[in-house]
Formats: sequence, structure tokens, C-alpha cells
Amino acid sequence: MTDLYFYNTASRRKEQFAPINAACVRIYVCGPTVYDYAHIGNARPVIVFDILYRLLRHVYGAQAVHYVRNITDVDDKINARAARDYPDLPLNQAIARLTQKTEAQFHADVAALVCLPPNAEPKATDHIDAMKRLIERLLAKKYAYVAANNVLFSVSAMNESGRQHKTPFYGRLSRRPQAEMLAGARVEVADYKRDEQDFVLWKPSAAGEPGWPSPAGIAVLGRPGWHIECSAMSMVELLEPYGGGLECDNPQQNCFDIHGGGLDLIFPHHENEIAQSCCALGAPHMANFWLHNGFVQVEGNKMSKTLGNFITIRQILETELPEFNGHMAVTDKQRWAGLSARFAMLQSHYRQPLDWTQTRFEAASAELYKWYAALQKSAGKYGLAVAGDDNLPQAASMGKNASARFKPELRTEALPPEFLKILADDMNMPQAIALLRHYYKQAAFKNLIAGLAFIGLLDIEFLRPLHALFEKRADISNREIEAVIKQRLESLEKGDYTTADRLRADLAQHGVRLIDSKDKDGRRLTKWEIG
RNA sequence: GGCCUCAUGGCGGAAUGGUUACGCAGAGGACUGCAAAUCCUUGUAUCCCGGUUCGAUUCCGGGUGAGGCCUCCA
Repeated sequence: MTDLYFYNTASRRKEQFAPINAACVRIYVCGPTVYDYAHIGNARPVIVFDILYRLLRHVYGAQAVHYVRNITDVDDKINARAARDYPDLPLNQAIARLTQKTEAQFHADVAALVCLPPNAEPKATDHIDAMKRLIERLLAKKYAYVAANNVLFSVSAMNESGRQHKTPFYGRLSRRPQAEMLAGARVEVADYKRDEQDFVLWKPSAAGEPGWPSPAGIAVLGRPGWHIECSAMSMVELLEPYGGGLECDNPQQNCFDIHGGGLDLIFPHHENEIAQSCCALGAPHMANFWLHNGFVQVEGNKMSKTLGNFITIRQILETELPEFNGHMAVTDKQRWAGLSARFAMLQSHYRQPLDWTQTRFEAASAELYKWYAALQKSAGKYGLAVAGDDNLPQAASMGKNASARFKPELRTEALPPEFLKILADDMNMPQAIALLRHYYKQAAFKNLIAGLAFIGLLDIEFLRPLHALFEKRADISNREIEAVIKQRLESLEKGDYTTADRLRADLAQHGVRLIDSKDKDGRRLTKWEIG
């Protein structure tokens, strides 16, 4: 079994990974709040943790990994957007319309980025009961209190308990000393809070806002605070099915393996999740490993509403990449853009900041195209490989979509151990890509194919021979092309370069590019391709 | 104000207590009737100042610069 090492935010160092139970490796990643198109900042964790998912599946087996990514569909931003976009609908209907639409768009976007669907995608609105169960337990254990129809988490109660019983203190993950940071912070502290650090578990809903019967005997309808959602959904998806949960009296069982998300979630979101989960469940840890991806910038600037420089995944998929202007025989441009964007994203280590630029995007596309062109030429010889994971969705679609002329031989190719070792070391994707470049250079196509398949960058649609692709959409048949080439060769024999060049130009009009070379006897050999 | 990251050539981006991978761009070349494509070769870099060390880009301290969080955020 391959040893895996990950940088653990909880300890601020790289640690060897050991699952609690190798038969069910459990991951939770904070997913999107569905109120608008996902942007490239949202795309990064999805891609990064998709790589982690694939890696874990490879090491522990596809059936042994349980990856949960939630969808937050209760949120004040959602309410505001819904009211704006659907002013004529009752708010609850408007919200449903908005979240359904946004969720479908999100799924289409991340699928285009070749991300595998998680094992479960729980929605906040489906887990209100679990949130209320957690809240009631926190109240019962005096970790929470009711004030002005809110339920608030008491940080001081958590810390008091920590002093007495050696249970976790607040601030352990983010390493924030308690008092100091409040001095300069721009927080307006609600007067009903006992302590300025306390945060909301449940808040009352105004008339027309989405609301559910409140816990703790609060008479008005209410809705959950943001942080409690993830505590509840991770409990339902990753603890209760495995013998943990509120009724479990073995605190050790109330812990899962990996919790992921963006760097900005460390505080307060993940800190508060830990507070809620550990206090309610009596667990020393919520998750053993905390992994956080770095931020995305755009052309050197932070993405912000004021700069108006948010780039959505949608926009990226609709980008006209230069390769299409004559060199790329691709029928599905969005599919290619998605692959290229994924590749561009993976060029940086997941913990490093990433500056998204058009240059980076185009360079990634060009390099990927170069590899594909090489693989196309040798595809018949090597067939295709899907490394170590027959359950990948692509594997199924490959066979179905393969053209009649090019029948890929789907065989499981061993992933080069050196490639796996690099990824096993805190997912060092830039170095792994450097190794793929080495494979390309050495014409080690089996390894290149295996590596690309592993990181989700092998797409059979683009590996079918160019001739086969062309036939389907050409306004000139292969036979006609071959005839013109023959004519041109005859002209060249006679030294009639004028005619030869005209014939070449004629074919170029049809999008056919000629490539001259020589055979082993030194005679001119002309091949053609689209472009 | 507090806390946390990061700093490598023109750009992107690894690694390392001892000649700084790799990709793109640039330069030169091979091939070619000319192209196209391909291949080969190649220049250029570890923010500054101290310390530890035979030796620091790497470890430690300080400085400078950039970014993030403390308010919704991926």
C-alpha cells in the first residue's frame, strides 16, 4: 500500500495519512452556496479534492472511499438573490427556483471540468432535523443558550469545559488567540451575545423568509446559522452510517478522516464546525486531517465584486481557444475548454495561490493539445488505458462513444509507481506534470496515458484519429483528398512547383493541412491532417 | 491592531545543506524547392541583512515586499 502524506492545517505540517478504517475512508468538503454561477474560485477546491478523491480511490479501492460535498441552499445571500430575480414569486418559491437552477448549472460546470461526482451531495434543507438535534444537544450540555429567539454557541462554555475535562479549546485550528484579534476587527457585536465570540446556531426568520419550527421551544419560525449545516451533514453522512452520532457513547467514533475546503474557511467556518461537532458529540477531533486549498486570483488581482472581475466556469467553457483557429480538429469546444481549464488549474500546487490568466489557460491548452496530437498518432498502437479504476465514469462513456474506426482497447495500465509516489506526497501536481512532460519527451506513451487518465485529463473524444473526426464533417472526401495529393506529387516530380503549391492551397481551403516528410528511401511522403 | 501564508530566470513552476527540474516565450540550428509540422542545441533566476555551517537558495533571527483571514466568501 502506498504511503500518503498530506499537509494538515491542524498541525501545520505534513503528516502521514492513516485512515480510521481503511475500508471506508471518509472525506467531507464544503461545497457551494447555490445563488449564482460558480466562478473559478469555486472550481479550485472541486478540482483539488477531485484529485484527492481519485488518489484515495486508487490506494484504498474505489468502494472504500466515501466523499461528501454539501450544497448550501439556506443562506441570506440566496434569499436576497431570489427576491431580486423572481420578484413576482413568493419568496420560498423564488428560492426553490433559484437554488434548483444554480445547482444544475454547478453540476454541469464541474462535470465539464472532469470532476467525479461525490458519493453524496447533501443539501442543507434536507438536514434541518439533524441541525436541530445538534442544537438541542448543545443546549442540553450548556454549550449553547437562547437569546432573543436566537440560539448561540457559547465559546466560553467550550473553553471552560476544556479547562476542566481536557476537551478541545476554541481556536485550535486557526490558532487564534482569543482576545487580541477582536480589538481591530470590524465586527458589530449583537447585544444579546454573552460573549463577542459567540456565533449563531439558529436565528429567527422574518415573515416571508424561509423558516422552520425552531428548536429550544422558540415560538417563531427560524433558520439555521451557516456553520451548523456542515456539522449536521457530516454527522449524518459520515458518522451515523458508521456507528457514530449523537447516540454513540464512544467519542472516538465521532471523527472522520479528512475535511477539506478553501483557505478562507479555516476561520471562522471550520473553527466553528469543530466547536459544534466536538462539543455536541463529545469528540476530541471532528476530523483527523484538515486540507485547505490556496486562493485564486485573476490577472494578478483578487476577484471582487467592486473590480467586477469574477470569471465564471461558464465563461471559461465558452472561451474560444486559439487552437481552434485552424489547428484543432475538435467537435466539442466546451469539452476541450473544460479539459484545458482543469489542466491549467493543476499546474499549481493546491496549497499555493493561483493566478488565473488567459495566458496560463492558453498555454495549458496548447501543451495538452501537443500531447494529444502525439497520442492520436500512436493511439492505434497503444490503445487506451484507464489506470486502476474501472469505476470512473469516463470508462463507461469511452466505449460507448468510440467511433467505429477507432476502437479503443480499454485495458488497465499500471500507473507508474514514480508518478503515484509524487502525488502521494501531498499531491505535488506540478511535479507530476513535469513527469508527464518527461514521458512525452521520451515517447513513453503508455505512461503518459496512464498518468493523464489518473488525473482525469484523458478524453477519448480527442484521441480518435484526426481523419476519422474529419470525415464526419468534411466538405471533401478522403478519396478526393488523396487524389489531389497524388496530383501534387506528380507535379513535384516534374518540378512544377506552381501547380503543386496551388493544389496545396486548394486543400487548405478545405481545412486540410499537408505534412511532407520522407520515407526511408528518401522519397517524398505526404500526410495530411485537419488544420 | 491580532493571526496566517508566501518570495526561485521574461512568464509559469518544482526541488534541494554542496553543478537551481520542467513548460512557455526568446535565440541558434537540422530538415524543406518553399511552407507546415517535427526534432536538436542554447542564454538568463533562488528579495535584502545578519547567524549556524567547510559550504545556505534551503535551517535560524531580523528587515522589505506581496497575499489571505479576523465581516459573506472556495
